[in-house]
Amino acid sequence: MSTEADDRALGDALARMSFEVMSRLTQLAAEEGMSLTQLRVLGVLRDRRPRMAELAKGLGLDRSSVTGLIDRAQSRGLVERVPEEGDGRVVRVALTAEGVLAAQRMTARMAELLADVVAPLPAATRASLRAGLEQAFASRG
Amino acid sequence: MSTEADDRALGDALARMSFEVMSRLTQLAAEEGMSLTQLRVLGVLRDRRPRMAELAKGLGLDRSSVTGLIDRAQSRGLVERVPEEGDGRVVRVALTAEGVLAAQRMTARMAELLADVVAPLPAATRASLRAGLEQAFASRG
DNA sequence: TATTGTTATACTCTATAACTATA
DNA sequence: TATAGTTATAGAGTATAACAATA
Repeated sequence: MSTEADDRALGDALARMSFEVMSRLTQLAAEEGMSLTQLRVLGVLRDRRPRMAELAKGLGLDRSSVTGLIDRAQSRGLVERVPEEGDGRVVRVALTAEGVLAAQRMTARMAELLADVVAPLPAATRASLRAGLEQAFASRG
Repeated sequence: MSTEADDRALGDALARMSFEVMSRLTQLAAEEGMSLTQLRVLGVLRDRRPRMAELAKGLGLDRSSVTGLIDRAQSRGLVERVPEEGDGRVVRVALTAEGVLAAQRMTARMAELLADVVAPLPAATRASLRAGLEQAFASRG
């Protein structure tokens, strides 16, 4: 039986966990002199090469915000702007070689940090947590 | 058996979920013309009346950042600064009557929004997810 | 001297509105 | 005209360093 109190307890637990995870990710990004948003950009670009507008949508930001974001990432040599052939208005964003390395580094560290977050749990609980999360967030990236 | 691949899958699922939750909470805060950080402040103050330094530590921010944060919340009439008797250096932060109402409003909406996030899951999965999260994040606030 | 909080400063992130170039 | 991206501008959030008041 699912009561309102249960729902609230679940919501509170979700919120607490999310703040903890965000805190870890922010810290990880900071270690590379980066913001959480820059970390997200690297994550998105690992396996995509989106237009500016697509990137903005994926991050839930205005296009104008992404302009500055990519300006700064580009200054650091992490990404490049690639003009689209066939439509002179379009700009695609891609990781540079250096950006690929940074993304790999962050991905590895991220797995560590987040595994650490749930390490105190017994293995069985970790397994059911993973199963639950994967069902709920499989393809919403 | 817990493998590295399992850990990574769990980490990825955690990160995806956290971004989804943060996105919802940011949206909720925005509906009240507030930032995610202001929402967190309200959440902390629901049942506490911390010193500036304690609040900073709880939020993981520098004291100087919290000065501006509380300045803005105070301008909106949500919080007040209360001088500490016995130690003229200390300032405590407390919700105003209006702040209490805002916090209650947000708490209710938050439960809705986050319940909505996990609504697609079968009840049994929700229950085990909640159990796992509560074990892991019971008192880390 | 040490602690608490604020101020000064600078940078990142973000949005809105106006603009340019291309279609 | 419509679309893609940028620029101009402004405000929030954040940190570091220096400061004032109090202990």
